[in-house]
Amino acid sequence: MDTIKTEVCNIIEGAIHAAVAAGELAISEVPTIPFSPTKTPEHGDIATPVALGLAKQARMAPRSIAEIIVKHIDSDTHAIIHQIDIAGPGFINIQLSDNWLYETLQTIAAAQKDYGTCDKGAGKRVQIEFVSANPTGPLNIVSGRAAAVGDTLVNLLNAIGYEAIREFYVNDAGGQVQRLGESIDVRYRQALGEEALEIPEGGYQGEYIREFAETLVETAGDKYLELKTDERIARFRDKGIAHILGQQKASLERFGVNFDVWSSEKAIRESGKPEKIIQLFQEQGYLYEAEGATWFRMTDFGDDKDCVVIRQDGEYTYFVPDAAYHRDKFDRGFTTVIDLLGPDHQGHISRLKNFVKALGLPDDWLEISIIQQVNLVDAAGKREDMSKRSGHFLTLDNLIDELAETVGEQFAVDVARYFFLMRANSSHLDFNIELAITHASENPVFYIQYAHARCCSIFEQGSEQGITSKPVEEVSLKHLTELMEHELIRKLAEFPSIVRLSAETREAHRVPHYLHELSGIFHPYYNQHRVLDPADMEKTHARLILIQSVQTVLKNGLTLLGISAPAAM
RNA sequence: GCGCCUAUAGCUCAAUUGGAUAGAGCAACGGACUUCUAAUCCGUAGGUUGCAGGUUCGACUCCUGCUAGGCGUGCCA
Repeated sequence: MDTIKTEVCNIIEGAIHAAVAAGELAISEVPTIPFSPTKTPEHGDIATPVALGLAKQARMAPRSIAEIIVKHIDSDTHAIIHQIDIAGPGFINIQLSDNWLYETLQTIAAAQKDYGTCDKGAGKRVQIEFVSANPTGPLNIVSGRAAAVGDTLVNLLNAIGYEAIREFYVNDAGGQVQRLGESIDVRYRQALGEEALEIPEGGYQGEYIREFAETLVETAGDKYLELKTDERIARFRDKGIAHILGQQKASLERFGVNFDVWSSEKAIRESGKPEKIIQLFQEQGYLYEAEGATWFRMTDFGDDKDCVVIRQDGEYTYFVPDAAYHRDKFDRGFTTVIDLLGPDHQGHISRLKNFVKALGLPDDWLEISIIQQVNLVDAAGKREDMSKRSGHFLTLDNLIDELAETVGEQFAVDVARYFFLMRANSSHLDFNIELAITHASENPVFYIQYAHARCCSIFEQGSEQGITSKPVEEVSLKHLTELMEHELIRKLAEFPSIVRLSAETREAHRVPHYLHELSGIFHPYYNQHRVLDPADMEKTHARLILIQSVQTVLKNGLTLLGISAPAAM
């Protein structure tokens, strides 16, 4: 499709130049040729509103501009163009010759699992950091959303030639994990019979803390009471981090997400890099002392407030290791780094970007996307707050467990992934667990998977009848004459640009929507037209090529999403 | 107060980044299994795109001002 577009671009540009040369069009500059979507077959295969855009400059009605442009296109000399029409206010609709459709099928047959990929990002290394949940509790569905999106974005970037990796930043240092240690300590001592203890302010109330503390008692009894309180809490903190991190990893693996790199905040803090950052900021005059703390001149970077980098108690605020961590990412040689953050990190964006700027790194090197929140809602549609500290939340594992009861383990992962992936990153989504479970079997992912299974089934059925598909070179594709067949091929041809657009805009949801649309053309076709027809083997073979192409694209698309493409359902 | 996100069919969401008649899925109603899988298909119904202006050939999309919800906003991450 892309090569076709550039070819058509050239033809139209040529026509505009010719029109200008002939004195029929008074414009000073030929714009880049835009393309608009062709929603109905009447719009042809490719459409451009270029004449509409030229109206002002040329001081002419868009429709007559379109007429002039079309007049200068000699369709006889351009084999790919079958017919050109002018429609509506001045759209130029181009119908391509059928050859183009056949070439699309040949391309897919040749590329197979590589159809949809390109080498646009060749030589560029990208890191996507996502999830990065505190190791203070199980992953909730918000992390699940981030995991699905981040994982798919990495797939998409790799598909268009980038060398992209998944990275998880473990916040295993600082106040949050300290609270974790304290919370475990309270539960531990309670398990040993101490009363009148309470989870400290900002501590973790979740049941999983109690359970973990009880396993500590089971394995070691009251041994830890021999330690001094500080030491015991530190020990519990480290044990708790290891335990919870292990659970998080297991949940992610179950969800089909495998991180390439796990980075530790603690390791960053102990590497001496934060000190270097402070030193650098100091030298550049970005720091000053006030109220017993050290401040960074964020206002120099346009922010309305300065911010503390070293607290009164001498500890770094999280900005410092975070800045050091991003410096470290840069040193590791990534061309681009993408952070997927939750909406609660909104205030973090401009600061982090400013720190990166203060470190002298390129402006566009760090990209930050917010994956919006997932709200739990009850049957009445009322929001329920989720909070790790209060212990009230829906875990990713719970979600998959519940879904698995209705649709089985593999499909549970598919359903959950699809559910998160089909939404734009910016959409705030309300999640009703009851509804999600009762409607699990109605998840649109099945519509797509079923289309794939049907394709497989045709080949299955074919081989039972002794019909095996021929290589595309030996098949006369001219037999694909149905309108729906052409429509299907046009859709298949869109796939590579969907992949590219999705990757470049970091919006994974286009892929699920595309696959759903493709399936939405396939199913009616399947219902109305028989593929296997022993009475007409020429047509049968042509249709098998088409079915194979549909199968390939569905499979490739689902693979990008980390969703299974079953051969039977 | 300020900053960011969101508001589209009864519900959940799209709309190729300014293009043609705003589309899907659920839910509702009516139909189709002796056929390569009915997890499917065909049909009906559903809209002042939160409100008010503006920009232009053209606005769900961009600008301004409102309204509502969410998130953030100098020592949690």
